[in-house]
Amino acid sequence: MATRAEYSTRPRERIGAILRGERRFFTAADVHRVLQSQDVHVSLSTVYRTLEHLCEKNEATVRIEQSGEAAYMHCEPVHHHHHAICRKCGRVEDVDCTAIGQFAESLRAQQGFVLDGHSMEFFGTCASCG
Amino acid sequence: MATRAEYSTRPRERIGAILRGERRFFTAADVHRVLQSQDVHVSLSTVYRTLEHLCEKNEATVRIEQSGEAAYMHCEPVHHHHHAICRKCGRVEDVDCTAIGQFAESLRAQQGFVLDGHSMEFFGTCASCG
DNA sequence: ATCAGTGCAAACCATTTGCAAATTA
DNA sequence: TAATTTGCAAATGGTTTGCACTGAT
Repeated sequence: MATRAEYSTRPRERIGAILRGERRFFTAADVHRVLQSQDVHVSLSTVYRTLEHLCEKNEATVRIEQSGEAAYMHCEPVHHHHHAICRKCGRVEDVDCTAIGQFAESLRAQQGFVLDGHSMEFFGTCASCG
Repeated sequence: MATRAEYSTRPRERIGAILRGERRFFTAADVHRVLQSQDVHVSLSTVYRTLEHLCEKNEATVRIEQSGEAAYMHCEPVHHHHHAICRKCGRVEDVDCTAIGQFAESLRAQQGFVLDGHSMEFFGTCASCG
């Protein structure tokens, strides 16, 4: 099976650097705005394609905001975890959920519901904003 | 403060009945499709406006799907809880989370993050689909 | 020389809105 | 009749796509 070649380009380097720069979620428009402020001209389409590309390479995660907009964050391929998002600065901290196993058990015992997936997000104020 | 009057109309009755009929999430298009299958002509705009209206009256909740589409479910104004969504039939069961208090405590102790909100969703197979 | 990546403009799609006509109270 | 609700069509806004061109290997 042919694995397609990967070109290293300016837009990709720039966008990757932006995501790696801050541990928070960026919408495509956010990224585009940052690029413009750096006088780097990259089309919005390319921003979308690059963000999607990063997700496929497991270098970013998506989150759908309440508005329906997609927001991307740089993300190392670590173990299963969740995010605590600071309402003030937007910074994201990882939270693990080792307790889910027990929870799944009681859910099945009590409601007969067999858990096979979950998504959780936490909001509040991070240590440096508190 | 003037509370505006509320008219009871055919579209509203029909849409309310559809939501109350099944404990699952419906997109506006879903509702519109059901209406059509019942030979009830209601415009998509009215469907959107009515769903929004139900949310304002706290008779429905919204959920943003992965695609970014909004989906609505009939929902009684109960205490804070979460949803367990069956991947097979889409039926939704309520799950409460009394353990969040302790969790918040440990999150603050360990990471200095002060929790003031969270969202969780669970996926799996419900008892009748199992 | 190839093939991947980009820009641009147009296409898409869910959702919203303006406004005149229809309905409810 | 006065106020609300609806339908329709047009506008929005985020995201995707077709295609010719640019750039990387």
